[in-house]
Formats: sequence, structure tokens, C-alpha cells
Amino acid sequence: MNAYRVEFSPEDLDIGLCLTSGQIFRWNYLDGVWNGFDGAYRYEIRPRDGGADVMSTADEAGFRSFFRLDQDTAAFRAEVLRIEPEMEQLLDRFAGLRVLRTSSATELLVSFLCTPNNHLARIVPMVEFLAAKGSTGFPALAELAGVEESQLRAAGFGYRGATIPAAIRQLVACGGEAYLEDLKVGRCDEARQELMQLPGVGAKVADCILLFALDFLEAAPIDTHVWRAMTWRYEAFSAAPKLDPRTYKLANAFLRDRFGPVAGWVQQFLFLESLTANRRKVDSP
DNA sequence: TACACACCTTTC
DNA sequence: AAAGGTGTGT
Repeated sequence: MNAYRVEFSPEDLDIGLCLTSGQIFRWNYLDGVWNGFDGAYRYEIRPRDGGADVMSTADEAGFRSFFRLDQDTAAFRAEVLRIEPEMEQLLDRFAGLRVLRTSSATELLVSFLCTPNNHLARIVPMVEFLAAKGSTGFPALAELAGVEESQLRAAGFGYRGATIPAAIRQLVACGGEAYLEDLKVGRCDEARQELMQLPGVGAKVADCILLFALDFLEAAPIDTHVWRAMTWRYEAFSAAPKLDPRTYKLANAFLRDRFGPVAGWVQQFLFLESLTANRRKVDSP
């Protein structure tokens, strides 16, 4: 275990926002401490006085990479406001929200295979079920290759119990972890085409993998929450209430064309805007 | 190309 | 009915 102190301003990094904005699923908050995992690494993070005290199997460089502290939120903010000044209120509201740089493309990919047509209360135990197959950290693809559909169905995975083993087998056949790493080097749209060959990976899941695992910050996954926020914000989408393959393509192209290399970051703010509106509606009916 | 519909299970 | 959609059919 490493123990270290990391300094950052609240506007630059909000640990809680990053870990509760649908990017990663094996984290929880208890008594002022964020406990959780990023691939093979375990973290205990105590936010305190302009920074955080960290205990982790990862070193400080690993922490800084995970939270993308090598990138400047001020530059991101300036670029977004140059393109769309009306974003200011949303950027302020969720200041410190960042796109994570997860260390395990395998964990990220397998996690998002659990998300289609699903909700968090069910996704989290599914990801934990798969994580438990690993001896140290999240299992490698080779370890996951032994997981059977019947086992996953019995664990409540539903029809994803079929697609997950199929996708894992195909990944292993393509070269496993090394194949995923190679996708980082090439072009975003080429990696996207590759990912969409996998069973259970459509446009949305592919965009999540590109953004959260493969470091393509121009990728803009459009889920039901992002879609709803876009219908609020942009006249062009206000009369289009349904997210389907056609509207997905339109919304995805819109964010990529408008925001370019920061489209993925913007998408994260839109996601939280819609999500928190939901929570408020539920909390006070 | 464009739509409809099934798919597991749970219910922020 | 809807949910951090995808695959298959017409």
C-alpha cells in the first residue's frame, strides 16, 4: 500500500462527482472515505482541505492518471465557453467533474456490457459478481473466458448473460487485452468500428468504451439522460422526444461537431444535469 | 434505410 | 412504464 497526499482545488477535481457520474461502478462512500477499485488497484480516498489523503495499491502517478490530473480543467472550461457561453452555469454547477482515465479497458468494457436497458441498482451487483472472478483485482479476459452463460443467468444477468461470454470469447480470439490497447493508438472511428463487432456492443456502449477506457475524449455517448438534457438545451432536439438509432447518430454527430476534442467532457456534464433533475423529482414528489 | 419488437429483471 | 440499448425481423 502507498500513502500520499494530493493537492488540488475543489474547482479542479471533485472526487465524488467523478465517481458517481456513471463512469465506473465499484465505488462507495462511507464516513468521509471513498473506497473502490480501478482495475487491479484499490483506493481509499479521504478528501480534505484542498486535496485528498490517499491510501492505494496504486502510486501517486496512478492516482493522477486515473483522475486525469495531467489535464487542465481551466483550459477545458475556456474551450467550452468559447463554443457555447450558455454552458457556464452547468460547468459551475458541476465544477470538478472530470472524465476518468481508467486503467483497465477490460473492466470498463465488461462493466458497460452490463448497462444496456438496465439501471444502477442492478448494474453494480452484476459488475461486482464479475469482479469477484479475479484473484487479484478485476479478472483478465482469460479468467473471464471461463464464465458460463448459465452461471450469469442464474446470477440475474438476464439476456446479458448470453452476450457477455460471447463478447469475451470474441475479444480473446482477437488478441485480448493487447487488442484493446492497440485500439488506443489508432483513429477513434476505426476503434469504434472494431468495438461494434463485439456482441452486445452497439453505438452507445462503443462510445463509452472509447471515452472512458481508450482515451478518446471526442467520443460522446448518448444515453437516455444525455439525450434528455440535449432536448432541454438545444432547439434542434426539443421536438424529438425519442432516442433511437437515427436520433442517436444525430445527437452524437452534433456534440462531436460542436465540441470536437472536448465533446466527451461536455457529455458528462449533460449526463449529470439530467440525472440530478431525476433525483430531485423523486426526492420531492 | 426505417421502423417495430423482444429481451431479463428490478423499481432512484 | 421505464431503465446508463442491442439485435433481429420486416
